[in-house]
Amino acid sequence: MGIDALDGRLLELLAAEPRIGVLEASRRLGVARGTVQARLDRLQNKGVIRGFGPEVDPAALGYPVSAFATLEIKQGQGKDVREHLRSVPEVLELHTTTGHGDMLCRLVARSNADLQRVIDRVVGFDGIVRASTAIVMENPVPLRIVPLVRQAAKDNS
Amino acid sequence: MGIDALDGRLLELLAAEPRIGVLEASRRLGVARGTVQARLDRLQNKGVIRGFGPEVDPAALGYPVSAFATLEIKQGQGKDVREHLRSVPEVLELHTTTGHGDMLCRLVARSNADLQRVIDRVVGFDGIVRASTAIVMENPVPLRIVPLVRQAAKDNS
DNA sequence: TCTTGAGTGGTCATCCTGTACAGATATACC
DNA sequence: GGTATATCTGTACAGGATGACCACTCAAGA
Repeated sequence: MGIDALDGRLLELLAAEPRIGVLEASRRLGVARGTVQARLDRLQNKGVIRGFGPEVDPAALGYPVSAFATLEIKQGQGKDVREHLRSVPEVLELHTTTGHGDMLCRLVARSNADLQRVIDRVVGFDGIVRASTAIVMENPVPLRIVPLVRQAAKDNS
Repeated sequence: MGIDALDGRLLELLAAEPRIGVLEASRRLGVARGTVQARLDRLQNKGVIRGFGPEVDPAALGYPVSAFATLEIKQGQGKDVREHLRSVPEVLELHTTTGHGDMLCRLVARSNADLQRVIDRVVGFDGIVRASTAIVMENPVPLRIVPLVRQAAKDNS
């Protein structure tokens, strides 16, 4: 069900050097090319690998300010609020969480001043009772997956 | 400084179908192959595209439970806490935010019971004063970048 | 006007991809 | 032990993509 050691090494390798092809990967891992190909297909079919989309840096797009907003939603308004937030480009992701109709969303903005505009747009919607925003100052651990992959591979060995 | 309409369309195309090559992309966009190649190089050099690493789904690795933890840090312990959290595989990302020595981190776990173990490990560290955890129930807007790319391309046109 | 940067369309040799197949190996089950 | 299933290996092939060039055109700015 999970992944084995070879899957783990393959994922690590792809994370470190995404541009290498199947052939080069097979050389690095010391297995046949067909094996790498089969593993990759399987990992994608099982959903472990969602895809290889480009990782875009919002800062480089002109949105260097990042923030998290906790939203309190009026009962029964969840669906409308979701639609509303989906329509805001600066909302990069949205989660519903435990708590009294709470949601957590990640925002970006062009500047601190611009963040105010974004927040106004986000909370300027009827179903949102309250919002509290935390501006991101540092990102000591950027989104990562390799340590978890290592752990998962170890557990399944 | 930013990106133009062609960059935007290229990013959209890559996000939608990451596996297509430079040649196919040039066909879809109706430009010469060399143009796509040059744009891609430029986007990567400018840092707009960080890379093409595999997007791994923690749930498919056996970690279906996701949560956000807000941590309050003892003054002056920031560095140690960062190191501590970096050593926990289940910590997928970590941000320092505005607030009284606050941090926000994203966790995953194998189950709700396992989440307790992860939280214990996360907060079982001297520099952490308090922690409040919100378990993710739904993810109405998964991490996305296309709407922001569209916005950025429109602003620079 | 001159210069510069960018896009175009073309060519080249090299390399990689997807696919297929037969044989070897391993594992679990009866 | 015998057997079925799955996986890995090595190999082969045709088609296509890649990176690197080049000369030419075009538009914008100095």
